Formats: sequence, C-alpha cells, structure tokens
Amino acid sequence: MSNQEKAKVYQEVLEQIRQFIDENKLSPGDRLPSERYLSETLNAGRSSVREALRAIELLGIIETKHGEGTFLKEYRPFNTVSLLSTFILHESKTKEELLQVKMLLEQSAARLAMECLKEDDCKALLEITRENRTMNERHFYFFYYLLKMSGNQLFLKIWQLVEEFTRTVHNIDYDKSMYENLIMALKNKKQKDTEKIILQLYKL
Amino acid sequence: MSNQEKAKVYQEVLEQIRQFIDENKLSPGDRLPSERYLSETLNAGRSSVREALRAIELLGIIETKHGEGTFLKEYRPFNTVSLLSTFILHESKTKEELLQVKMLLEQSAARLAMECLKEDDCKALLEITRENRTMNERHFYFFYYLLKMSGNQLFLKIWQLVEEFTRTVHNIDYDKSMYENLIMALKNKKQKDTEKIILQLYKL
DNA sequence: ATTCCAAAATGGTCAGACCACTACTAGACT
DNA sequence: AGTCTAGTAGTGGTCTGACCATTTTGGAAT
Repeated sequence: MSNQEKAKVYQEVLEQIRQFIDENKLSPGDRLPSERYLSETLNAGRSSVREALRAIELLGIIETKHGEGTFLKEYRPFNTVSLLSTFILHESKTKEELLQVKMLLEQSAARLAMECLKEDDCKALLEITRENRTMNERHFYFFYYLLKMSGNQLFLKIWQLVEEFTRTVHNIDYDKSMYENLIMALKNKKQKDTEKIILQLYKL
Repeated sequence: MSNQEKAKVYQEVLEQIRQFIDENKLSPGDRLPSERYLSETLNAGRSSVREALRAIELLGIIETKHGEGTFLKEYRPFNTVSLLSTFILHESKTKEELLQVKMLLEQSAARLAMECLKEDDCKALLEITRENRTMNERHFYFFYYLLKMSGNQLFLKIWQLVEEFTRTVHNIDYDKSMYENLIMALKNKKQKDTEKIILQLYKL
C-alpha cells in the first residue's frame, strides 16, 4: 500500500536519533542518551538501538567511548569513504556520474566566488596553486578556498562529500597549468571562461 | 601499540564479510551466508554479525530480504549521500544557504539539460507548466523532468534531497510566468538567460 | 581537603527465545 | 500422473537477560 513498506526498527530508531540531535541542537562533542535509555524511551530492544548506532558510527557521524557514552562527532567524510572503497566494485556509470556532479558543483562554486572575489583572494589562490602538493590536494584546497570564501557552508559540505567520494573511485589528473588561467578568468569575471576551464580540468 | 587499538567485533566481522565477497568473487545479486552461519564460522554473536550487516545495508552495499537472505547489491552512492544529507541538512544552517544551494543546483540542471534538450522535451515541459498544480509541485516536476532527462541519477538525488528539505523549511512563491521564458531560453541555448531567469524565480 | 575504593552507569558481547516471511517438500486429492 | 495444499525448515527481525570491561561518581577513611 504505502511506499513506506514496513520500516525496520533500527531505521526508525535512526530517524528518532536524528530528530533528537536536531531538536536538542546537539553539536559535535555533545553526548547522546545511553543505549539503555534510548531502548526504553523508543520502545525498542537494545540490540535494535545498537544496530542503528553502529550504522551511523560506521558513517562517521558518531563516536562511542567504552564506559563513557556515545558522542556526536564532527563529520569527516574520510571514514565513510575509505570504508566504501573496499567494497565498491568499480562501476563505470557511477564514476561518470560522480565526476559530472563534482564538475557541476565546481562550476557553480566558481560562479559564486566570482561575485565576492577580492585581490587578496587571488593572491591566496595563486599561492595554493604554487604550493608543492599532489594534484588532488591542490585541487581540493583551491576549491575549498573558493567555497569557504563564498560563505555557503552547506554548499561546502555537499561539495566535500562528493569530492571525497570521487577520490575513492578514481584519481583524477588535473592539469596544473589550468589553475592560473582559472584565476585570471575569475578575476575578470568571465563566467563562460571559468566554466570552460573547469570542464577541461576533467577532460583528460 | 598498534594503530588498531582493539577493533570491535562488528568491525572484524565487516572485514571478514568483505574478504568473503572478494574471495568468492560475489557479484551484485549473489547471496551472502546467513547470519547464523556467519555467527558460527566467525566466532561472533549473531547480534555482532547483525550490527555489521545493518551498517553496510544502510550504506546500500547489501540488501536483505526477510525469509530469503542477504544479497549483494549494485552499489550506488545515492543511499549514502542521501543518508548523510539528512544529517548534514538538518544541522544546517540558514534558510538563505539552503535556498542558494537549491538555486545553484537548478542552474546547473538547466545547463546540463540544455545539451540534450529535444523538441519533445520542450513540449513536455510546457505541458508541466500548464497543468493545474500548486506552485511548489509545478516547480518540482519541472526540474524533476529536466534532471531525469539529463540522466545523472546522483545529481537528481542530491537536488531532490535539497528540494524536499527546502519545502519543510519554507514555501517559496515561484513566479509562474517565468517558466515559459525559461523553456524558450533553454531551447535557444541561452545559458546566461536561463541562469538569470532561475535567479529571478527566487527573487520574490 | 585529599585519597582511595566500591558502586553505578555505560558500552561490548553473547545466547536464547520467539515472531514473520519465504521456499520447498511430502502427502493428499483429483 | 499431475496438481494442490499444508506442513516444515531456513532465513531475517526483534526482544530480553545476562555478563564483561571501562569510566565516572560519590562516599568513606585518612
């Protein structure tokens, strides 16, 4: 009948936990209720509660400390992603979609950044491109700076997520020389150019 | 001593399962051993085995069918992304950020769609704008069509998540008359125009 | 006030019981 | 023989209770 099917208990618990975090405005480092308490208040067995907790622990959203409790964690995609990489059978379609989304996000990031780019920012960006890093790191810090500058934290998180995912699936060869062109295009507010350059970054 | 600390049982089980998949060269659709069997052969309680299975089920790596068994699934990042999004989105942020991300995604969607828009698609879109729906629904179906057409499921999923969440936070008044302009701009491949129009949709 | 140890609280793990669902099979019926 | 059906075995889904290991807490002894 409903598209809900019947949710498993652990999934409902998951949702409840999420809501709890939301309603109580928990921040990273804050403690969650104990497993036994959750079990009682949510009318679920402790094992079901644990299934939910283990799942989001694996995602890197929470952290448990024996004898202390369960704590909200500052989310870092790395955990998830390194785990996934051990499972993923390299599906080409998935890879393509990931790369395309990443590129689209970065084009948007550039568009956004163009509006508030200052002279100092250009210098900082130039600095980043010249630092001695791997291609992946350089690329990461470049766009990380752009997004940080734009001030939209949500967008930043989404991009980070996709970025991390992409890394597990594939190492991209970004063309180093493109970045300086990109900075120029940004400075001169040539939107079309920035988009083309970013597209080319992926065209190898 | 070791960087391993003491791995929890469920994490070891996880590793064993991964190895099992690897060694037996399981493909999507293949069945994994039953929980009870794993429990015995891995010297772990069934609950620990379940914690491991639930975790990777949530990630979308496996799928369980009541009464049948546990099956390997073709992994797509959607589940993971959407799962993480529910945490990331709720922890966020300001309404402005949310709307901005939504708008940026839709601008990208338009850019993407422009490349493969056909005459029939224009008709379909026109149809959508003329159907008698609420503003939110019209907007939703319009971009849903665009994204579906573009064929990137991951992007579709990300947009859907943001779109859905936006609704819970705020009802937007989209200007109905804009959509026909938007279709024209798409058809004529005027990227700048499409972006402007989408921006205006949010400028009320 | 300080120190120290027992108790409480918490997560980690296991075993067993029972339910719900699915697939299979032996037996009854035609 | 073929078909239908009811029972059964195997599987995931869930709960409960027990016990261990670790950390915190609070009170007693100094």
